[in-house]
Amino acid sequence: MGHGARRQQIVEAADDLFYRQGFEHTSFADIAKVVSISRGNFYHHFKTKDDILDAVIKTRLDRTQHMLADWEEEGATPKDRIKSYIKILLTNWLMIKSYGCPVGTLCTELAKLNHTSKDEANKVFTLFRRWLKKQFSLLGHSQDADALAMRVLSWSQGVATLSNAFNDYKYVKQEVDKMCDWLDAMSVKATP
Amino acid sequence: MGHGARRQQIVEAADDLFYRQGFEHTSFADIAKVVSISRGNFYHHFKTKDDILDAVIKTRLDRTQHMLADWEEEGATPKDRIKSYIKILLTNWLMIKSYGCPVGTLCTELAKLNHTSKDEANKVFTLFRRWLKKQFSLLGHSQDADALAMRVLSWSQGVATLSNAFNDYKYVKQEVDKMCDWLDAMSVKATP
DNA sequence: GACAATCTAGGGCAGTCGTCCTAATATCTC
DNA sequence: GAGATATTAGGACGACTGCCCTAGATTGTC
Repeated sequence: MGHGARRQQIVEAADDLFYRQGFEHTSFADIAKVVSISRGNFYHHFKTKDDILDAVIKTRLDRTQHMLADWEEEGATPKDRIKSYIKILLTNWLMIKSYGCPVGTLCTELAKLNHTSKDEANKVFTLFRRWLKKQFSLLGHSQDADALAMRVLSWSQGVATLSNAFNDYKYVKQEVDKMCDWLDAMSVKATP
Repeated sequence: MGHGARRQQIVEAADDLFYRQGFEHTSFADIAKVVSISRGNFYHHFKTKDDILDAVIKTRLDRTQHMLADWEEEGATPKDRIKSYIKILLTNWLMIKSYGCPVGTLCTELAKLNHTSKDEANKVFTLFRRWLKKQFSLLGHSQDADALAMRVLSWSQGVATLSNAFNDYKYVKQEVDKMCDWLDAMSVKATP
């Protein structure tokens, strides 16, 4: 096994399990089973469980940054880019309906645990927030760009939570359409 | 101690701790400390921890039903009543910013644990949903009353989640105002 | 005051948790 | 091939978990 490959393997398994089962409910034994190593072997790669969490958050931050950069490249207009974000609700529907939004649910859990890394986890939110703000600025809404970014974030968080509770795809689809319509109506105002 | 008073005392302590720390992170020892009884004494009141959870959910359902009935009585118009719901975000701001929405966070946690009682917990959402739907029907939006109820639910859930992450009262206040404005604008359309 | 029902404290149960140690194995470097 | 380094398995640790038992205290009823 190559340099740090096993470490990355552990982080990815932990990432998945933290999302699906929650951070606290996931034990070393759970991760070990997925990666097929012994429990006692963790200490060689990570000193504590919190270290694994930090590594997980770090990769999530990296992954998010890459995803946002990709959207920046792919989307022709800011509107298209914002829609890329909105549409995760549909692309990841199968996961979200069972486990909620990976960002929101981790932040909420760490907040309740009053965990040291909760601020670090919140940074994923901040990443989206800043990126959305930038897009809204480019759309001509520089004045209330941040408020609009928060609105989109909040909207998707709400839909994710209710989608998790009610397991209703049609509802999610409707909300995504509504968000896109709202976005379209807004950009018209900005470019008269 | 009167008939079932200790039991109710345990339920109330558990309710609070489940909210602030999460269900799984709360142990018998935690509850025992609050109620000032010994750990081993629980078995006399509840067979299992899940039984306590069920009792907690039950009282939450009851409390919610009473609250909705009160709003029904106090609010002169359906619009006022819906605003009663929206304004919990401000009344409970101090709790929400630290621990999120009690309904949403419990449902999310139980979903991740794939807990037997997760459907029961979701019923609290359903209670709000039906009540809001009724109010929107009375407002003259019987056709899309349920969709509007979901929208209000989702909106508040999103704001609660972000308020928990960013700890920003001004943002919550703004969103509450926007929701009220949105509500006012909507009811105008229904009563021309 | 006698008796039954209810409630209580304290501790033991087997299991799991995160952590840490040690000894053996694999891998790399020269 | 020798020696250093990296990785591994397995198990032990103390602490905690939910759960359960028992024996004593309290309360209520006649």
